[in-house]
Amino acid sequence: MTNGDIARIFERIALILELRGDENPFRIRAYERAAQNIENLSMHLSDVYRDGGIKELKKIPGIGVDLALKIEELVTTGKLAYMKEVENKVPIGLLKLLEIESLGPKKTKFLWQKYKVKDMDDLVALMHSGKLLKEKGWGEKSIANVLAGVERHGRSSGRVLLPVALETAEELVSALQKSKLCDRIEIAGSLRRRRETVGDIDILVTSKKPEKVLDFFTTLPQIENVIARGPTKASVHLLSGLQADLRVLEPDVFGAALHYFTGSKDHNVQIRKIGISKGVTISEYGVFKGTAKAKGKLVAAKTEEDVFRTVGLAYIPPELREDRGEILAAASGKLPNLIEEKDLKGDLHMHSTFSDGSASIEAMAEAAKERGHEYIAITDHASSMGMVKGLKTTNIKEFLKSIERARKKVPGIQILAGTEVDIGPDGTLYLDDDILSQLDIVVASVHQYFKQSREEATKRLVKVLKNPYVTILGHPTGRLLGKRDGIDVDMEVVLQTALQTGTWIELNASPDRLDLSDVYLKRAKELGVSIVIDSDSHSIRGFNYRFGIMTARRGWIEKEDVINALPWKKFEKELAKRKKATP
DNA sequence: GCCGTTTTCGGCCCGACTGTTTTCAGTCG
Repeated sequence: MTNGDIARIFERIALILELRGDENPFRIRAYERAAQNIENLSMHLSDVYRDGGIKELKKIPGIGVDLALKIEELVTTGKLAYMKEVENKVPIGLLKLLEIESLGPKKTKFLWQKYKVKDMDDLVALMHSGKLLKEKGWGEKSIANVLAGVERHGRSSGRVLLPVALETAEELVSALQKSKLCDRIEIAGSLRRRRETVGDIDILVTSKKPEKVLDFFTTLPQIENVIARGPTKASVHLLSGLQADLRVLEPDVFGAALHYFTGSKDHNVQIRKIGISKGVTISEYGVFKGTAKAKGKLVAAKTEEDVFRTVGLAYIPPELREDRGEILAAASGKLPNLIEEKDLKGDLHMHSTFSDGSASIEAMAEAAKERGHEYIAITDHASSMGMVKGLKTTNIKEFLKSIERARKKVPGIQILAGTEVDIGPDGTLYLDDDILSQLDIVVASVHQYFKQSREEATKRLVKVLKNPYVTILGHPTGRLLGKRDGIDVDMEVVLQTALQTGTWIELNASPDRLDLSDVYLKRAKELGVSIVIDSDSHSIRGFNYRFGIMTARRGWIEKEDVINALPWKKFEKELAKRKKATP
């Protein structure tokens, strides 16, 4: 029973309660909030419970006695009686209907109770039957919208990966820039917070000609259809399957709106609460004296800094606004100074033609030098998989000679000899210690056996970390975003072990990996585990750190936490310290 | 169902837009 499993169960309960409709809406929110907070947790709930029982569970925000007891039941029995109880009251197919655009809980409940709609097929049949037209609130357009929603639901999967969403959004921004109709253009929402996956694109602009901007936006060639269009706001479906919202704002309130629409929702709620305690109301239109009802004088709105200042907080970077402790940190002057791409001085994981890369060692070194790196490690694969060429016991001399040649041919950058060695199912490595001992950098990575139990997988990684020849644990979970879940592992144990053994943990910046993820990076930082941010480049164009840096920033990472942010001289000392620890 | 720098009870964010309807409920973010 993972945190994700438990979060999904709570989300499901929230949906069912919402469909029943006779519930206290705040109970529903409580389940949603609990689910969200559980997703943001770096510790496994089962471990929290094992070590501290109900008392520790209750320390998690959004978890009180009742939900703590439900978590206890889930981690000890794997089931939840309450879940079964509520599930029996609502047809399971109805939950899917809530995913359809324009169908919310009220309408779904009505269709279920009056017309016995239980699933998608029933829904479509009813929409086509014409029976609904006599019902209050159901006209031709409502029905057409539901049918369009069903069709859309069938062909798009909802959230898309950050790199895809960002590229699409930047295209829209660039089109708006070229129109010359806007004075200011900013991306907001989860995209600005750089979440791993993005549900839709939010763009905020200021303009002297709001009508013209909205005309321009709603007729862009990237657009499939317009969902809504008012005097200040438009929503559209893009051909790419994403939804995009554009809002035109007054320059005087741009900061308040940018803060509001950047979210996250939980962050905003917390900020608003502090506002209330200080006698101000905060909305997308600004910070006002007094309560929401008796709207008083506008005290701040122009910039986000102004908004934060009125609640006594320092400016919080968007990547941190997830209600994961950033507000407390801002109040006590303990916000991290987040890492930037320019801080990286080296890269310790990349491939050459010696294994599956497309460029020679020299070419990779030249490209890295061009990028401004002071040092790199060439870490070609060492794998038992037949089709992967690379380091073997038989060709280590040849590899070391190639590195030596490259050092002479490409001066001005330090080239380290390394490998990315496969981890066997029991934690033994594909290369023996006497081979590993001849290399400067050993990255050990999981490439096979993804379906192990958590116990097995944890034991496996602990053994790797305790191997004194391993410098770095590469892409620790092995996940491929949107394609494959990583291994199920007790990351708390892995990070604690890495701390003991001094092993560095990789944040693999490859856009389809971003592994470790933000939540675990934050935990690694808290513990004091050293992080390495690598490109895992397979070509001279592969030195892409953009999304890795975004992930690192979401994990509160500063340059002081990152080994390869050290300049060469200092890095060399750190590496020597690591080597000294080996027998 | 959670939570406490006015509270252990009484709050819990709120505005834009649509569709259908003459004043508003539902959805969405």
